[in-house]
Amino acid sequence: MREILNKNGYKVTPARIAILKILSESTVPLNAEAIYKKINDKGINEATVYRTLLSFEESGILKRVDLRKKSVYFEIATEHHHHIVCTNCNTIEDFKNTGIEAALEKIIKKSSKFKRITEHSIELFGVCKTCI
Amino acid sequence: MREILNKNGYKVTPARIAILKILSESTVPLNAEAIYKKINDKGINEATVYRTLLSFEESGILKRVDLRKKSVYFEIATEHHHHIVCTNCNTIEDFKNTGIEAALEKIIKKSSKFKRITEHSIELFGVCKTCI
DNA sequence: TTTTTTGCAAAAGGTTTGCAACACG
DNA sequence: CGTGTTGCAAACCTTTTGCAAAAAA
Repeated sequence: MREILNKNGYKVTPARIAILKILSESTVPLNAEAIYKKINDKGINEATVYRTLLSFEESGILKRVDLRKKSVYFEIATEHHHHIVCTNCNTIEDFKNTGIEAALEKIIKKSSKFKRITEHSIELFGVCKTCI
Repeated sequence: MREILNKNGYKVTPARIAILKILSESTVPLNAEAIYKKINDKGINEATVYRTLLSFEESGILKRVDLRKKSVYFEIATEHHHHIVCTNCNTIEDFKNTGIEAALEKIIKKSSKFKRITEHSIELFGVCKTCI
């Protein structure tokens, strides 16, 4: 925790520790509101949560996840992966790319305007087995 | 235009015609603000634009596109495709899936929680040749 | 005429910001 | 002690909503 902060030039503060802790203990991406609710007993302000998330994203500590929700979700930037989201209960399952990178190669070769893809967001949606 | 509206049980109104027209003439997805600006000389209200877009999406006339922007973008729901977005100038190039569907098949087979994927959103980001 | 649709204005929801007080190093 | 960080409250931006007036079928 402290290491991560130091390495990225951050001062170690209770808010930052708390936010990192929550996100690293979570198995699913979280939005600012969820994080805030879990730590506001520590007297940490909502604005601080938003500021910290944004800043951590810029540092590459966090990754933004598009879940077709109104608010923005974040997760610790670990190994590159994507998500399958249940449109009914919001359960999320991670998956690692299996051949998608190869498909992207083909796409970029066909592209007239782009030579290189720097990022991609692949989110799958379905109804999970429990909700069927 | 009128046909599309009738087929979906809509009354034909100037607002709906205008919104459909703009979106079908556009080569890129548009957000409510952009659409509104192009037709507010016709005295059409912003709230109407939002309401119409939402309703057209539910009818399947429009498709929502996730472009990592603050606002929501829409395009006419034609053939299934995805986008490559320039992170610098916002140029958008469409692409059709080339092997991605096959990759998705593999993923679903490995999934423990899901049996079927109903939707997927694949957006690629890069810097276009003009912006390099 | 009946039902839908729209304009208006207000409210909502999520996020950002200015500034002074505070705390880390 | 000095600079980076936070709390607070207000502002912001996009989107939604209630309601009465207007328009389509």
